[in-house]
Amino acid sequence: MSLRFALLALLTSRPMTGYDVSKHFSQSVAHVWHAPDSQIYPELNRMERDGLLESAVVPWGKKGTKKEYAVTEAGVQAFREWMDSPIEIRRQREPAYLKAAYLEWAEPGAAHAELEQFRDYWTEHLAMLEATRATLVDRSHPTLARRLEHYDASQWDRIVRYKIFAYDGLIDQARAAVAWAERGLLLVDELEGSTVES
Amino acid sequence: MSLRFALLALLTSRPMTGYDVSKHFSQSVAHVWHAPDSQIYPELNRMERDGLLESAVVPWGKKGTKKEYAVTEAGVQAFREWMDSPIEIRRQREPAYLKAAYLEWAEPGAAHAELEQFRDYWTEHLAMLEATRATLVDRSHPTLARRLEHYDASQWDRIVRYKIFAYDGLIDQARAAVAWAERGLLLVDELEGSTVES
DNA sequence: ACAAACTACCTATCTATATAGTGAGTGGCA
DNA sequence: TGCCACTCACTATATAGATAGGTAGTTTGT
Repeated sequence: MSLRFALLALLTSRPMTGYDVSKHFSQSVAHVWHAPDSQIYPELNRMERDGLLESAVVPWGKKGTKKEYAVTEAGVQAFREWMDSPIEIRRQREPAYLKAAYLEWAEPGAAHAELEQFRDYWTEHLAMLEATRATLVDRSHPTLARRLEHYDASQWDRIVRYKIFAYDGLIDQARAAVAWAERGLLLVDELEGSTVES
Repeated sequence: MSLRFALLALLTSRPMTGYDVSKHFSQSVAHVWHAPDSQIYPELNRMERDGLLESAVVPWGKKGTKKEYAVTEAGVQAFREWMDSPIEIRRQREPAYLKAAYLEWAEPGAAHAELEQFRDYWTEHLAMLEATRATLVDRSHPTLARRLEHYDASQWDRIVRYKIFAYDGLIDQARAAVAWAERGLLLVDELEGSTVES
């Protein structure tokens, strides 16, 4: 059910078309909640049906039209209620850690390659998170900038610091993942090193 | 698809009935891959159908019977292949971080309560992971003990160290989560503290 | 004038996961 | 003898999510 609230969160910054949502999503909310557009469009429809959003048909070019969604008062209300409700705890479900626990079954070369791939993914992801964090700190992040327009300047610091706090958590996790993978590579080298040579 | 491999991983330690699997699962593999029994039973059936497991009907009491599953050669093969294939990367999907990013929408009291709940969950989870890690270190973990029986003593250290490595990763993540929640509580106090008093 | 790339908005299908409930047999103990 | 907790093995239903494809209009570059 969090997708619905991720979309509400994004749409509180400004009204958007489904296409805008799916584009902006990947640069902001998707860092905490990923979703493909095939999930976004139907969910926007359902949210409109449920009264959380209202849409306006906007002309686009000569013949084309597009549908712009805006959060309704009921939508704001639902978002606030969700914000005040207890966090759902996610069950652990991590293929990488599952594999790590049974690495004695892997070919030494494969184990090494997998840990490298994992480390590289998280290194890249970490760089992206840090870059995004920087755009929050200097307030150049486009969605954030639009969001702040609705608020009094006295509130800006508060809003920005919560966003940075969220990214700090993600960055910590990414750093932990990279460090773990690196320790894993050393471990594989130590335990399988001689096997590789033989 | 990882559930299938989590089950194979568990069943390589010894043959088990579906009930055994669902019990032992929660004390070992579930730390890296959670699944309820309503997913386990049907998956065991499908795995038997696909030739990864074979079952023997074992008498139980006077009239009762139970079905014991053992990994087949094809099952071992499939597990090895999975171990040597690239890790699937999980998309970020964390309600806690999603909420954290929009904490300006929450009631100060609610924000505080949610972070406390999150911290407490992870503190408890961390304690459980550390306790489990200790049973791996001293090799008293029942599933591990059964698993080691299939191997030459020269292999034991290697097998145990991979398991510990996996738990170390989980422990790092749990510690990062606790530390992050604690920083969040300080942040909420700082930013909303005056609002609470007024 | 035409192609390519982009905007816009989906649909279809399959599998995974969550949540809840069912029902029969067993072993112990009061 | 009756009850209860536990063992065993599911089923049923609904939603979430992954993956792939489709169609029509628009803008931009050559």
